[in-house]
Amino acid sequence: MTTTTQARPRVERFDPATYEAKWRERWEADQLYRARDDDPRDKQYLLTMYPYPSGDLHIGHWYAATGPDIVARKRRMQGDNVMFPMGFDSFGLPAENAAIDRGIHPAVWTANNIERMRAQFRTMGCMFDWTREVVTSDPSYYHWTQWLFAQFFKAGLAYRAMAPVDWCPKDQVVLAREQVEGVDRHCWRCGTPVIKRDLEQWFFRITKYADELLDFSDIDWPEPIRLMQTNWIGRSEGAEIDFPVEADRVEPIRVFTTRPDTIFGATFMVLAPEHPLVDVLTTDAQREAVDSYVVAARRESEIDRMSTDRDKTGVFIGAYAVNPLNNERIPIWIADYVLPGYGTGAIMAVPAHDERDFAFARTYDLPIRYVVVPPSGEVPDGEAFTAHSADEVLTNSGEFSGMRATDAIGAITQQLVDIGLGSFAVSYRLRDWLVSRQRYWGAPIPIVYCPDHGAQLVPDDELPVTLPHDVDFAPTGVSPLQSDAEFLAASCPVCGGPARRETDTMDTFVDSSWYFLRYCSPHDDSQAWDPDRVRMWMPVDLYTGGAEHAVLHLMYARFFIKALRDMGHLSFDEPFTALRNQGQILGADHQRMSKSRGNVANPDELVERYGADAVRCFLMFIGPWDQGGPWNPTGIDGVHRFLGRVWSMSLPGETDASAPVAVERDEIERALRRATHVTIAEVSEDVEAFRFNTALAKLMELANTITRARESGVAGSAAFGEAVDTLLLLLAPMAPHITEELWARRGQPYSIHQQPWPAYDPALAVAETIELPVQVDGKLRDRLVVTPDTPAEEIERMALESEHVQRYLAGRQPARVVYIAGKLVNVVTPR
RNA sequence: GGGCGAGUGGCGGAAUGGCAGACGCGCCAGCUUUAGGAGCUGGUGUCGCAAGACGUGCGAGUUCGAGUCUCGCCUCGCCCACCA
Repeated sequence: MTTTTQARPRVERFDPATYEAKWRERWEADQLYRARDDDPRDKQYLLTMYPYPSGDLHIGHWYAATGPDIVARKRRMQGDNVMFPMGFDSFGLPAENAAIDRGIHPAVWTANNIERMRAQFRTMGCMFDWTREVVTSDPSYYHWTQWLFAQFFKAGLAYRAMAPVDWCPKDQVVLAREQVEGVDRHCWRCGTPVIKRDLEQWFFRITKYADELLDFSDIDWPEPIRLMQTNWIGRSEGAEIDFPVEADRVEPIRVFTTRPDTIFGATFMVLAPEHPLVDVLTTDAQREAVDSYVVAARRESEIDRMSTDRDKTGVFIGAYAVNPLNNERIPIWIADYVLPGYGTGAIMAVPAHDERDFAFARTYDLPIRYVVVPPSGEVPDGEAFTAHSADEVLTNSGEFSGMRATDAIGAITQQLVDIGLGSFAVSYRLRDWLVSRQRYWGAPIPIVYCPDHGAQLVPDDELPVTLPHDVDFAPTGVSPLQSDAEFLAASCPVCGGPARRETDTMDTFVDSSWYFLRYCSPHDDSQAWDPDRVRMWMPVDLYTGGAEHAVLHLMYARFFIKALRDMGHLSFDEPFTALRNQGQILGADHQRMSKSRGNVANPDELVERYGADAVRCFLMFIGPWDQGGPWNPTGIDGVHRFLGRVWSMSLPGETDASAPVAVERDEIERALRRATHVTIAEVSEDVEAFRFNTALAKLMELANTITRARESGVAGSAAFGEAVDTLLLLLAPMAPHITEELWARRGQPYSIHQQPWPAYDPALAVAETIELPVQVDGKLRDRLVVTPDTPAEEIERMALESEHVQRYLAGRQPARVVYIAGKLVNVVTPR
């Protein structure tokens, strides 16, 4: 068989299957990405949020991990000692549900999933240091989660309290406030509306750190996350004021208000139905009405209680309080719009200046009195307003009338302080963190209850309190551990007598509040972390993950670090110096990916067809990393073709299409070198800024330039070699396999990932000529090609001589000529 | 109801106040291939034969010049939601 002469000798087509797995095995065997504790170079701790081992790695995991992997790889090439670990957040409900639904033990289900996901993770070609892997459900890990609980307990930061808790009737579990979502207050996991239950629960005292958690001055975090945490903490400054009541031997009602300046406008008081004084103060005549209202309020679902658009309801309890500043007698009501958990659970109602109080007053025909004059100067009649500006002036307010409202806040509060009936106060929306879970698959809380000595910590040398293997997983509303007699039996550390073991386990967010510390010394069996290693690696230099953790994990982790610092265990203030959030990859239907919707995209098929590099690059190319978007794989052919071009231009074998004369050749090489260095600068900047899409676009441009140069016959030149080598080095973090393969084939030393990041030479990036747009009245009319050092007068002269410009000037003199050096010329016509 | 963010070709998207649509997808034409696929080259905002005109959700404004800044609307997304 003969063939006609081909224009280009065939080079081997690129086939990722032939080299991707090979290089991953080599890197692993060489421990190329292992972070060394004894490395003297600058450390960089890069971290991406560890996944829950649900069983399958989907496209979102690839998207989330590839971004930070690129940055980690680049910083590594820049000479830093980079740690980029991975692990599994392996306690939690789905494992237990699997046990209930399918009879698989949570430990088995979890271990199988981890094994599968670990294998899937490896196909991504990320530079994870697997020698540091952390699995939170492993006793070697939760041993130290329990030890941390003990530290918090000893420091007075863990306490037990009876509390009305949010309860998911489907999952049969207590939920933290952060796990209740939406207007209908549903369970974050299964969507079932929650109900209230009273239970004895363990709490972490996060509110102690409310103020410090509001301070983000030393960390580089996205503005939206800082805002969400700030709003969640919800700091309000105001006053607590005591309103004496008309009853013997009853303490005054203490209210919290942010508007003490409006106290002369208080025409009634409202207590939360749960307020302890309700029972004491209610008169016999009102007793029946009050009791039935209280019962109804307590039985009411949160949906009704929290809804803002429903009509206000309440009941007069028959008692009266006294306004401490004007001695007015004002009626006391109860209403469910006053919440027991915020402030003092009681308010002074100022219907003229608070919309809610106004609505209530209208419903029950209570008096409305205006005491703050708005900037307009007109006191409205019968209509509420709440505006609060520096222009407002008080009226109907005794000695404070005429004072500016902003000044009156301080003055009135001070007066109340002086007479012993008030104080400056701050209130927070933030509540303490409820960590108890009535579940099996979590870290057991290391507490035993002694009839004589109460709640006692399990001594450190008896940790870990391990989960028993054989238990009954039927969802009964109590922890499966409660039916395990052997687990329950304990002895009191104080008296040695029989004691009952705590059967609640910890919220999995406790596990994830310190896993980044464990990565520093994951195999240390004698302590939670090695202080020297933590001193070396922490804090995390760059943390990446989903913005959905804004008020959950990301706030708890900050709290943990601050608390442990105050206990003397750590010497820094914040766990994560810089934070970046990736966007979410949605299903093709623009909905959040979930198994129940059946819109989960699995990358395996694409990886098999195009290789891991193409999938990585495509994910980074579809748009800004922090934006995400619906999944649509149709564009992957573009990056696949790009990688194919990189492949063929990097290998010898193709002949020059045409040989330019020497002068042109020189020019082409200079242009190629210029393009190379411009690309170095741009890609370096883009990667640090997480703009992987534009970084890739610029690499594609360089590849296109190289292709054109080759067709011009400069393939053998030094400039050409430099351009190709640079392209491979800049691309290596995004496409680690193909670049390694080509680097080797080009005879360069192993490994491309150990080469220094290309150095940018600004002198080589300077353009010889520039093209200046010429506008007339801001509209493009012509272009000038000039050298960068052409004087301004010369450029203006050339612009005015342009026939296109002349046409629009139509013989007139220009009103002015704007020349922005190196940018453009704008000829302004007379008006 | 409050807060934050976003609206740019058929699609994903690019653009320190300075050439709108980089880079890709798709589409069209050509080359190559027994064919299909893959690959390669060129074209591709809209209207128009063309010259040209018009174009970044809508309406004003600032400016020599606005996708970008200001004000007012509309739409979508996320977070919070009776927090006194």
